[in-house]
Amino acid sequence: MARIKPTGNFSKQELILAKAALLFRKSGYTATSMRALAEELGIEAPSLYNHFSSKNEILQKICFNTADIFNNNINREIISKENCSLILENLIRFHVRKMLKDFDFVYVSDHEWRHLPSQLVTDYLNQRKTYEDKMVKIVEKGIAKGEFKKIYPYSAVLTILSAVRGLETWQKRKRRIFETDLENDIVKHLLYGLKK
Amino acid sequence: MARIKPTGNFSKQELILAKAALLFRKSGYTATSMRALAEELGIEAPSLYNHFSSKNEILQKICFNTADIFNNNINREIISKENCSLILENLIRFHVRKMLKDFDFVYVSDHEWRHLPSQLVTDYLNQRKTYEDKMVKIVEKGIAKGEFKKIYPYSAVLTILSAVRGLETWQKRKRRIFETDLENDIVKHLLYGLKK
DNA sequence: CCTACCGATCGGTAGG
DNA sequence: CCTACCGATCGGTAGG
Repeated sequence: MARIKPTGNFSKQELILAKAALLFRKSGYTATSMRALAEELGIEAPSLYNHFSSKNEILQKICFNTADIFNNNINREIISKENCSLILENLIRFHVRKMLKDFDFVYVSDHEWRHLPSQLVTDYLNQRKTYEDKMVKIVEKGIAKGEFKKIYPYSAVLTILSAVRGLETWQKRKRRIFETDLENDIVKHLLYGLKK
Repeated sequence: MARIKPTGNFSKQELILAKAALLFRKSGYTATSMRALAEELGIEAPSLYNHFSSKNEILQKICFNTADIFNNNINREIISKENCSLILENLIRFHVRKMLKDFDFVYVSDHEWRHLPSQLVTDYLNQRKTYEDKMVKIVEKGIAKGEFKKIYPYSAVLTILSAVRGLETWQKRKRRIFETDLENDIVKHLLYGLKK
């Protein structure tokens, strides 16, 4: 007989990951104790070890699951063979939406990777570098085809990634503007600039 | 007789703050112990309490000193009564330079304020909001005067602040491009856009 | 999933 | 600026 999951939609592991991401974002990985995480879930701390072998394994799942999502997306875009402007626009939109939708996971991935074991830090940073390099190639191609201004491609990638990743500083007050307006404005700003 | 400071240029307090900022950035506030900080400075942990009354006071100094520097700068710019484009350009350049020059302090201020006591968190976030509001007014004025495109002023401020604050993700590999080229490219990108 | 518990490490103090 | 030390809290285990 098929097991029915406790909440219908989320496994216990996913529930733990979501709550851990929230606490890690709010207090940081180190300052979040297994006891505090357990309390939020209504269980005792040692029970967590039935789902994860260590506190660090929870962090690893958060970081690498999130990285996978971004990596898969950019690979899909590259395969699409669209023109460079559209690919870049799609990437920006994906970043903005993902940040607004899964803020805790993206924030923790962006900042708490420092607490991964050093071997995994290397692995994680290599993945990010590969992602950046793919974006650099897209910008280079766009410049060569005359779609983009002449600019150091690396500068452009850095500005774009900084802008979309830095959205975290604002997320909590997001009610000052509709999310779709914000997304459109960011695309417009990064592609066409602010000056008239 | 005038006391000669140990290093000629930096007081012991400043030395401790610089090393603390470095460690807080690399490992986070919570994961940095007073013992580890003391060891880096070649003293024993209890000796730190001759210079600061608590670990948290060190964090407070880092966060509020850095905030003061940015606040003073934007106030100077507003008083200058320059046109909005130039003010915005100057603010962007200041952020980029400060981030590259005092990376540890800016990074810690941007992320570890979560560990301030709750009253100071409120104070700190209010200062940041005031800073944002000043920038929003500059953009609004620029739109009214026809210097800038029609855009939600708040979106533009958010994109700009995100872009310059997010530079932290990149700083350590800064050798891939000259700092002045990067600064100029960011200004160009944020003001004139990427599309040709 | 729980109770009971361990060794390690933490921020900070006493006293000089 | 040091030695000696404290109470609290941590991640994790044993055993059920």
